[in-house]
Amino acid sequence: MSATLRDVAEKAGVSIRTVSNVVSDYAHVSTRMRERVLAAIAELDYRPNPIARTLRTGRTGMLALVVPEIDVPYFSQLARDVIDAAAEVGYRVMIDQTGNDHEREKELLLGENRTMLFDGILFSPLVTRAELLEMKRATTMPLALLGEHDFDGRFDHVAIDNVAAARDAVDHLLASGRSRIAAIGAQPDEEFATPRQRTAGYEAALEAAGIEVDPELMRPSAHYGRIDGYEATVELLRMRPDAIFCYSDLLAMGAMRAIFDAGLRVPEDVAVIGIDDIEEGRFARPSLSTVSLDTPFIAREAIRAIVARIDDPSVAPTQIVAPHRLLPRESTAAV
Amino acid sequence: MSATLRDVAEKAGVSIRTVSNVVSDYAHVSTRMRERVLAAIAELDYRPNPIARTLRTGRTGMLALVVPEIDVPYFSQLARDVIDAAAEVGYRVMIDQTGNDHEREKELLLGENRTMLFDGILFSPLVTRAELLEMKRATTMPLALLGEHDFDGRFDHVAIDNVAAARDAVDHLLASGRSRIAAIGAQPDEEFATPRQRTAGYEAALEAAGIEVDPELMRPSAHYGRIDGYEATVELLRMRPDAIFCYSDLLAMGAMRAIFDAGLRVPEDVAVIGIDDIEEGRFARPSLSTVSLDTPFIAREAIRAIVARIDDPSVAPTQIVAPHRLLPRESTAAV
DNA sequence: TTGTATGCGTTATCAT
DNA sequence: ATGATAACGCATACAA
Repeated sequence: MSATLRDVAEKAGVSIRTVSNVVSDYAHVSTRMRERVLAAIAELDYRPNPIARTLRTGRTGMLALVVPEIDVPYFSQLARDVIDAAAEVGYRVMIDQTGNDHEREKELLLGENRTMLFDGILFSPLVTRAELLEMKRATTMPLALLGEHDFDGRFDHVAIDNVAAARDAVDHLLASGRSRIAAIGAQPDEEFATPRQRTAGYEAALEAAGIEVDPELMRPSAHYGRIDGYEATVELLRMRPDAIFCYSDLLAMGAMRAIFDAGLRVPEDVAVIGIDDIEEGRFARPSLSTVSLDTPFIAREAIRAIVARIDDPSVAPTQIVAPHRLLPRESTAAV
Repeated sequence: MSATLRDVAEKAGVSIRTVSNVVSDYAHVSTRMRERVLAAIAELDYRPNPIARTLRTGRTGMLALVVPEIDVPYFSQLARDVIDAAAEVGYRVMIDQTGNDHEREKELLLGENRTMLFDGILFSPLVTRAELLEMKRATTMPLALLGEHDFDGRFDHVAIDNVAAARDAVDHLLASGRSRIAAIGAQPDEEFATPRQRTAGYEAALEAAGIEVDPELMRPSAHYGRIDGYEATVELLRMRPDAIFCYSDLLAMGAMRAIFDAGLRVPEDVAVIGIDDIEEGRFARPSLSTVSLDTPFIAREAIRAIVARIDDPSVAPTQIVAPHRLLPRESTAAV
């Protein structure tokens, strides 16, 4: 085993208390003592044991980040930003994947393996509102939501304005001359906030332009991967859309490939726009128009909120709207 | 605070020892006792405190996964597989990013914040061999390398055969009729195993085909992102290659975009092949030929090795070669 | 089969 | 400014 406080104390001929003071740079330590202790620490290669410290203080210095799938580009980018933002304030991050498994998601939050290992949880899930309330009841652990949900007032929460983001995307398609605008990503279950809000933005944009919403042009998709976008687009092309609004960039990447495979061109025959702004879209051919979500901002604010709550559980929950920005690129160029 | 063993013991009118036995399903507990204890546990909503347990047992149930950048698709996919493989044997995974910062990488492994928080470390870094040895000296923590290094014999290690993988890629380009084959990704520093091995495979393939290696066709690249592939390709096109072998799929994605921007076609004018098999390449246009690395296999074997070492630190290090497989797709089709 | 008591390494309280 | 010592919650050696 490695050296302990006691070992250092013996070696330096001081009390364990003094060593502890030095280690956690307590203010009132005489220079002579400090030097003696530091020498002993160096000699024994002493490292504080974070587990023991945690047992005593109740703080682990760790946060959990729960995402559906870490290898979805949006989430891996978010994770990167969260890990960086956390590191800046002295926290480390554990990542849990729910694998889009609803039960697993709930169990992760409510089950026993979650207990006390973390100082707080950052949740970026696809849960329903009802489930959120159940969680709130069941856990006293600091919990922040990041991503896209209805604001509730009971949680620290960083989200984008999904209705506006979707509307910006569709307005852009309209402005570039398209009118038969399809959508991929709606979900039958109204309880999921993100798709519902994006659908609302889509419909609002069409209605404002005096275009009737055609349910045939709206393809539901429970999962937001490339293959889902591909398959939905294959179906959709029979309806002869001149543009497709995808609820994620990954859906859009699949949609573009499906359009090419059908012998059509982007943007000449069908324009495509997504949401997320993953780097992949910038290098795609054509480059993918999208709505950029400020993940560093989201990460930073979420960390700020959760740390504030850890330090003082009684603070009022904050609800932050993260900025988004339309990024027109080649895939929606006017023809 | 939540309930402790002692609370449960009092409530059930038994000793703390008995409760502990029940919780960790010790064999010899009478049914009557167990029921009484279980009832008390349920009533108090008792959850074992993993921190206290850890202080006692020395096991945290956590592994650290160290990668350069979690949002690089190859690493996020690897992380996904590692998290899943770890979950299957009861471990959770913390992710640390070194951000390609060499100093940070070393500090993560050797610095004090690493201490005793994990039962083991999975390292997928771009470190040099000399640094690995230093690490070995400095840490007693179970450590497994995954990815691409020279086997050393001192470490548990799962790697692909990089020389063969690179050679398979270049052989494929040769077989499809290309002869001016460029390479992107070599690094000046010979200490880094992955680029060195891939360069060796590239050169071996050319030599076997009786083609002289032209240093002008080899573009070094320290970083393996899309933008790096793009920039390298812009330079490279002046040399009129008819194929480019990229040391990563991300480099290849950037290369393809640069070729299009130069008004050339893939694969007609320039064929492109990468290594990694990220999903992005399957949906790209043209789809990206690549060498697939079996990340689930890598993850599974790495977890197996590290768990074995945690359970018995004296076991001999295992060195596993993970399979790779050439995946010819559109970007290298014969013309 | 169950109870008692000790220690894991730290922080923090109470002295001095 | 520093020393002695009591927790933190659990697992386990030792007793019964």
